[in-house]
Amino acid sequence: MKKVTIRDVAREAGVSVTLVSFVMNAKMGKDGRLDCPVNPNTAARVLEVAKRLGYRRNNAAASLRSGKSHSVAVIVSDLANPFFAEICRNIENIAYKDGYTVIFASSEENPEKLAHLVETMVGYNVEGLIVAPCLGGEKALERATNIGIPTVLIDRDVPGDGFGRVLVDNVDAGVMATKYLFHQGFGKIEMLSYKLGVTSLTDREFGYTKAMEDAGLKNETRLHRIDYDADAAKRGVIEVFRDAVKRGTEAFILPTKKLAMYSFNALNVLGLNLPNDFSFVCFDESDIYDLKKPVIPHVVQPLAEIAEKSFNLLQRMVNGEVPEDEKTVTLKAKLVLGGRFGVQPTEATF
Amino acid sequence: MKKVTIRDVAREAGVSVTLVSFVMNAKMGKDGRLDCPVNPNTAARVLEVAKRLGYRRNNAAASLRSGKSHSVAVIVSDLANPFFAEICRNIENIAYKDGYTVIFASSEENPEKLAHLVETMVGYNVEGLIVAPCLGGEKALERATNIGIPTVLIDRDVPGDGFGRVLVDNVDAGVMATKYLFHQGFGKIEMLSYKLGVTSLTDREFGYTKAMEDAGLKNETRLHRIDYDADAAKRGVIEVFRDAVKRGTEAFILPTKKLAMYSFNALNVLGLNLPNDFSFVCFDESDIYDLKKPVIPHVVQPLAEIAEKSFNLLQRMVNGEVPEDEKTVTLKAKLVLGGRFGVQPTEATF
DNA sequence: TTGAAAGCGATACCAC
DNA sequence: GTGGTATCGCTTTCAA
Repeated sequence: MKKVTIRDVAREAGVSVTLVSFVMNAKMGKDGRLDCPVNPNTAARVLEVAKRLGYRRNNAAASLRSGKSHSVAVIVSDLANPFFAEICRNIENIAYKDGYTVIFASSEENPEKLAHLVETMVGYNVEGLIVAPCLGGEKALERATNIGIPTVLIDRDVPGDGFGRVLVDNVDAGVMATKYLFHQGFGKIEMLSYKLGVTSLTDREFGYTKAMEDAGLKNETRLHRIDYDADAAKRGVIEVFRDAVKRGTEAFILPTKKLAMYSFNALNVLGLNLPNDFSFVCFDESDIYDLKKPVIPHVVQPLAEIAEKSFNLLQRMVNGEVPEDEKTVTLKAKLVLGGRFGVQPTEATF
Repeated sequence: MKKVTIRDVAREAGVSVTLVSFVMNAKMGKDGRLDCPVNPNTAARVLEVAKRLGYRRNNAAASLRSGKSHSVAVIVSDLANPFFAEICRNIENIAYKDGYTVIFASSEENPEKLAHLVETMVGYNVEGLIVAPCLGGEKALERATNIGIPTVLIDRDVPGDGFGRVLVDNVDAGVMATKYLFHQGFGKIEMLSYKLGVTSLTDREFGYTKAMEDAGLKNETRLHRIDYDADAAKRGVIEVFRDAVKRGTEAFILPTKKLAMYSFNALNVLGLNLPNDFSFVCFDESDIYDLKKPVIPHVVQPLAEIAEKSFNLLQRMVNGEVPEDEKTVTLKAKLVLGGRFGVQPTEATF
């Protein structure tokens, strides 16, 4: 109930506060011994007393004095988005093993909220930031860098010098989806996309058109850019599918989960079904992809790897130097296939 | 780059640190004036200087001195579980508006990790805890309460005195699902469940059996408890459906999302389909539920409300008293229906 | 309205 | 190995 301080422990153990501090911060050496300049017997006594008294370090005090907070902040656009949630969970996990605490927050795609969050996090003395920036967020992030807080960008890129980056190669993802369909024997492949101009999408589009071109299928290339607005999109997708039947289209690439949902809806409406009328390659994760066996092929990003690389990169930026040419990490997306005959779906690259 | 302290601001503005502290902590009155015992002119000058120098409060110092951290911790079993992710996002949002910082963590259903996390959070001087406890987690949570850290339980209950609780009425949810099917004209209703003995499930089971009994359908009541192991469950569910066809079953209640997934799989395998062969009432959220129009009826928990109530309850526990009889909040689940004719699905209660 | 000064609890630096 | 003590930056009496 009452708070036990380092002083109480020192008095009770008959040693100085310095000793107690040493002991409490000592890490285990590989031999199981504490690696600190303290007599093992003294250390043991201190440990015993600390435990008996129920001592717990006051991190605020430690942080104030040492200037280190042992915490990092992760700011994504939406914590509830499964994509980000999974990354967050992994980052939290890795950080936890390292004795770090993570503070999460959602910017809600709002640059002002992002700016405010950065201020808040700075106020908490976080040692670094991992951010999935929203449009127009570069100002806020530059501020963090200027203050001297290392920042790692994930998922999306914004211009700026000091940032670390862990990004996924979306051009390659687009190429991969297309090539997979070639391997299945399809040539009449189309892509649905948005009018939006975000790089993750345009990169996937570019991958698709490039792969088609390289395969000599430039004339078959059909990239449909529909409205982002949900209702308009839904209608637009239905139109595309209606025409696609007449056109003899064999396969579609659906570069976001939502586009895939609209497409399933369109199939429903038009009385079409998946293996018979078209083949799909989707993106991200959905229960629907997993429903069929084999699963509907879908491109996933390496979430655990994004988490791991971004935290590691941040750590290295925090203590000491990361050479400029190692500040950007590019990861490859994977294609999930299979899951028939009792075998789990597996990841592949093309 | 260099850190600006309250002292620097005081010196530059020609006032004492006390004044600066007052000004920096003043809240806006409703008239737009700062409500602190400081001359408005002085205050304005201080504000101006603070801004010019780029002053930011050192929260570690403030927290050390005042004993308040303006932060709470949320510990769930898995941050990436959409159910928890959504709750977390909402809590973070509410807390943020209140000037609070939230630290999230996953216990991974591991009581030891939970205990460790509680220690960590305590070390961070969090003012309170919101926890979805794992089995065997009560020890760790009692510790928090003993130390004097208010704790609110969500989603699952564990025994213990001091806790606040925000729980969902799962018996009612089971009743509601059953009654809805009555309204649709079905009487031969069965439920799939696990052998597991967690209260959220057993409560739903109880609601189902009770509703059936009350309707004089005791003889039609069929509660299938299958193995929790994924492979066994998958096979078990297929068996149930195969027999159900012979039996003339009209509807199924599927009290978890996973059971719903197994059921969809079984339909696939057996060549059955949803409106024709059976009716379903599912639980939680899935893309699959939304695919059909009208959507597959599903019972959802009021996630935003759980977030709001739990944070509010915690706040009230932190400052001052919450009468013992207000320490438990029970919320009602809702049934999601509709979504046809261009109308969005809506929530209903039965 | 304003200011001086006493800590909050740990770490870091220096002596021994 | 061990101990004394000056901070870290802020809030909070208490006086003026």
